[in-house]
Amino acid sequence: MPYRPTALTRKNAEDKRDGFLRAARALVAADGFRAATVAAIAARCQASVGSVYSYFDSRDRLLAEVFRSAATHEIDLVRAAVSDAGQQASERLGELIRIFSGRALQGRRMAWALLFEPVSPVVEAERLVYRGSYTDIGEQIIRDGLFSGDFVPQDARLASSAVMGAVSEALVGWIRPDSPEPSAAEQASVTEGIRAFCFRALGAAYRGGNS
Amino acid sequence: MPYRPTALTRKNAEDKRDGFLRAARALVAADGFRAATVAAIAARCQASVGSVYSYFDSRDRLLAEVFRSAATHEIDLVRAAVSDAGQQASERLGELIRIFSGRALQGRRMAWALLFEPVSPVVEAERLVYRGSYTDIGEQIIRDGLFSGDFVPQDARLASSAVMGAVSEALVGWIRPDSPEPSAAEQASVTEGIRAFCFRALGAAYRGGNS
DNA sequence: TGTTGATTTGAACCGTGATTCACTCCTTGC
DNA sequence: GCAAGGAGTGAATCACGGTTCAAATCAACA
Repeated sequence: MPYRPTALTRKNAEDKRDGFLRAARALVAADGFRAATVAAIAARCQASVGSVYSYFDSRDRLLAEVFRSAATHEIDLVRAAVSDAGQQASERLGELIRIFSGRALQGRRMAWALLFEPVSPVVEAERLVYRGSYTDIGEQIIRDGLFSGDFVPQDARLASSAVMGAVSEALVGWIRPDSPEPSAAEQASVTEGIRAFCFRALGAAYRGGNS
Repeated sequence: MPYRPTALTRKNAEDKRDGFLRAARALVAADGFRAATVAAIAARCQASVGSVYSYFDSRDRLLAEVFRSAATHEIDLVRAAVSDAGQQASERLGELIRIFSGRALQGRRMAWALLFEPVSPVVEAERLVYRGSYTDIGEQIIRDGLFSGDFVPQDARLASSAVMGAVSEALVGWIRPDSPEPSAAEQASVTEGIRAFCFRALGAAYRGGNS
């Protein structure tokens, strides 16, 4: 019985798998999912096309995994920014909008890939849960705000959807691949503008710069 | 010189061309752009695949034309509903939201195709101007409302984008191809909910059922 | 070093649907 | 009737990337 399989070849294999994921992610961040062809991913790891298939069932699954990990990271950041239960609901929703918008305007390519780029149904399924997560977070905050009287009575789910839609649509013009990079002033202005819009919509007192 | 080209063969040709457009439109309305393959379009006219190409440069251009005509029709309806300059701005924006939302919830398949279905870049370009038209109409109404004091001071362009985003996102769950058909009550509820949301966002007085 | 099986390689293959084009069928004007 | 082109036909071709797989290579053990 030569070649005992289990060794630190395990570790090697995982590293390799991870390398493909990293490579794909870099390609997506640079030029979207479209650019992450199997050939390009392999090339970036100095590996062959075929070897990708010893670690992943299909390109779709690979990309879905890339999507999930990138999306999870974004969601975690937002969740962290929003988690301080001591804060007013309006404050927390303001943070949600700021972080979401700021991250998108910073990593524009990736934001576009996660939010808008046409993708295969398998990846689209991931996007659905990703968008759903944001809406869930918003919904919970709005529910809290409704309870505390920070917000005017309304359907929390609908309001959260509308907020996410308003934010996305306000941003899409700035993160579309062929759009010019917005200046810092423009970034601040769109973020604050959309925040004010949403605060009014929820019936929250809008107290200028923060809170 | 036999066969003088110009005759009422012109008329025939235009009818045929129109037939292809009609067929494509029907296919799109039933199952989206994806379903409007050249073969399907030709079959629906009892014509051959090749004949499509004597009337159109490419499938993309044909579909772009279908998109444009369907979109123009939608835009015209909204424009008409919104054109009464005597009305309050809030009233007019309410009509915009009602017509847009009502049309989408009625012709769900077509609305999904026009708003959300992944399409080729050539068709996507049409979608860009389509969405832009709605935002333009909204912007003008908001500008009027700003001038008359109906709305709270704000960036009209940003507000209009946000309104369109809020409406779209509130609707997408209901018009996605695999979603169940909403009841009349649900339709009314989502439409009114989103209208109330937008009215508050703009700082308009919300006077319940209408106006 | 030889043996065994895990791993890698990349050219060939495949599925899909748009596009082409050599051929046939018509219509018109003489 | 018949010549000259326009129009219609649909099987063959093309484009494109994902996927496969037989052969080559490599790592571990005796």
